[in-house]
Amino acid sequence: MERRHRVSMTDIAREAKVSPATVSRALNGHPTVSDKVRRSVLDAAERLGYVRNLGAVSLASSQSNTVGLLIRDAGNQFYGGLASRIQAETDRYGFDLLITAGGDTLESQERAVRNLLGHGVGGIVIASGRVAAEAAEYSARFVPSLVLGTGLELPSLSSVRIDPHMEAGLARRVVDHGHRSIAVTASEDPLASTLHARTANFLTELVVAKTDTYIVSFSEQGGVDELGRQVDRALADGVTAIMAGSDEMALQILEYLNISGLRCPQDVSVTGFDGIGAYRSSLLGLTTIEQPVDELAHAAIKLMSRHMNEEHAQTAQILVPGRFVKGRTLGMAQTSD
Amino acid sequence: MERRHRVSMTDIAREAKVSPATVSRALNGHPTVSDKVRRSVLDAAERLGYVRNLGAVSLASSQSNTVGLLIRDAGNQFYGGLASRIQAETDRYGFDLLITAGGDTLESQERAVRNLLGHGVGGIVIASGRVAAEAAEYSARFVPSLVLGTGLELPSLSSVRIDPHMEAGLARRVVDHGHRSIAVTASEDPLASTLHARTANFLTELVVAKTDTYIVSFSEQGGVDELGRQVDRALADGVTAIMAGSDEMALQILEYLNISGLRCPQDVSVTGFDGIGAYRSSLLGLTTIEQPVDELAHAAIKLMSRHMNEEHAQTAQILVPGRFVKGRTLGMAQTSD
DNA sequence: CTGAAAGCGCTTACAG
DNA sequence: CTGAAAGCGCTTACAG
Repeated sequence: MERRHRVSMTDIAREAKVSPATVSRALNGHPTVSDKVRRSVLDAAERLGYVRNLGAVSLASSQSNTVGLLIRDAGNQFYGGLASRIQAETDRYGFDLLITAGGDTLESQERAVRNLLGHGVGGIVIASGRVAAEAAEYSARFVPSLVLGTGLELPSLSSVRIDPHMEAGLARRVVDHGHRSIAVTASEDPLASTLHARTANFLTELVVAKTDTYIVSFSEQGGVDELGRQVDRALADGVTAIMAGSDEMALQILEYLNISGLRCPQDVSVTGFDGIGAYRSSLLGLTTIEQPVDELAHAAIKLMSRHMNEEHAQTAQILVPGRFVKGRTLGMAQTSD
Repeated sequence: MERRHRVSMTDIAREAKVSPATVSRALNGHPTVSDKVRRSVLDAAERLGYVRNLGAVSLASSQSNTVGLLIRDAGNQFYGGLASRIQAETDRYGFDLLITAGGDTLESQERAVRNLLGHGVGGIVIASGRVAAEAAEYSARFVPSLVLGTGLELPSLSSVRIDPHMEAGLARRVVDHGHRSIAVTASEDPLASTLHARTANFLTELVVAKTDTYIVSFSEQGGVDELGRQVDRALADGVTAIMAGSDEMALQILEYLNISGLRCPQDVSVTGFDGIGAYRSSLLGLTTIEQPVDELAHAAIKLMSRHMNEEHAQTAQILVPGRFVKGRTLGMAQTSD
């Protein structure tokens, strides 16, 4: 248990009676090393409890086998789940993965990118609903970078996300249930690019369908009271369905309705987005879209692998379909007229 | 957007017309640098888009300002939330944070530790319900290490977790509701040390209270069918309450009861554990214990800071109280006799 | 207050 | 197949 002098390649070289260069080659599986030597080097490394200094490796080789993942908040089910799947994919590809949380401001995001870069990552995946475009572009100045699961549109960067047709399709379903006055949530945070894109996609479809639209704006600070006021006002104006930008928001709305004695979907329909974890529970019965987390992670790392290996890989915008989750919170509009 | 030659301290030195040594000192806020020189160095660094190579830093200084966090799975609300709070705390302390996911096997966990170590972290926080003690001890051989939010007991390592009295207290409440035949979930995964400890704590209290106890064993693979069989058997044997090791398990049980037409708590009571995120929703109404995520993260980083700064800081076992969440899934036992 | 030099742990042409 | 040597980007006594 006592903390020893960190063992280096030199120690192994001494132990195995070869040169440091040979140790390096043996450890890296270089083919020109004789089996006998390789064996004894590996033995010595094991015996001494050797841990490779990755910083020194990337310093000396000026290339890196590790990819960095920038997420805003692992506490968010969607991004947490994404991180978890990304880890599985990088494992498959033999990459090391370093994760860091980006925070909510441009400054803290650039700090996070610098942190990753400073640890010598060879590529960065940015998975955060609230990225400043500047942070992504900053990252791209140094290593192949890719934006994942986000509404952010940057023609110069590769991106992987759910097909926006899913959002349009959800809106169409709401319309098809007879709703003609529909509220959409909107975030007040200017950095919440994913939510903004979602809101815009919902609205576009609703406007095309010639329905009345209504905005319920969400502020992080507002709390339940502010949310309640907004919902009340919307209902008073005749809204019969609310499309939330995320399951989390949808759940907050459902809780408020419940407290107020309003029934869902009889009095008002509610839809969510993400369809992950507990929000998927049949007990909640939320009508929502399930994000294709596995496919998103898979496509992202596949693409990243290409970017890291080919000098001038084409940037690509990949769209992955999601899945509609029926639930019980979307019902037919009551024809009160 | 084009990827340039990575700028180094030498480049800054040339630009600012000073020596690399001075650049280093200026960047590190060394007091012996004249204001004028410092200014021009900082300017040059900014202008050139300098990113410090942290690997080289820790290589040269053989000390590190970054702490590593090993979590099993960011997709798990509890650990995801913990990661998110840990980030906030390390930010406060001025540490950099590197996160990596450990996986489920001893081998992948040691790999994760080596990855962190290889990137030169100065300390490691292990937050995973399924740690092999060996992985934690391996980590402790190299840097100050600390186990967080876990049932794992290692006298040689510092640890921070929820006070086990919370588990006992929950069991006592169930008993106080008149239940005399109570099932407890148990995981079949030998590495699930947190769940095992929880199960043991529940059982101890139940046995002390002289109730009949019953085990519902949970396997990752079993699926709903297997779970249903187990629950049915327990109920047939007269069980009137089920204490789940986590909210996630509790929710699965509730879903099964719902499908089977059984009411909770009228037919059977169910309790959870963790009380995080969507599981806390009043719509679910789960009776559970809320883990003190903020306090856990705070205590962990405070302790880690001490371990990293003082040569021989005392190892400590810190217990943080949680909070009982009343919910609606725990009711009085029906006196059918 | 500043610089020249050695060294941290590695890799990689270059010889042999 | 193996070794000696230079160098990656930094820090830090040691001189001045």
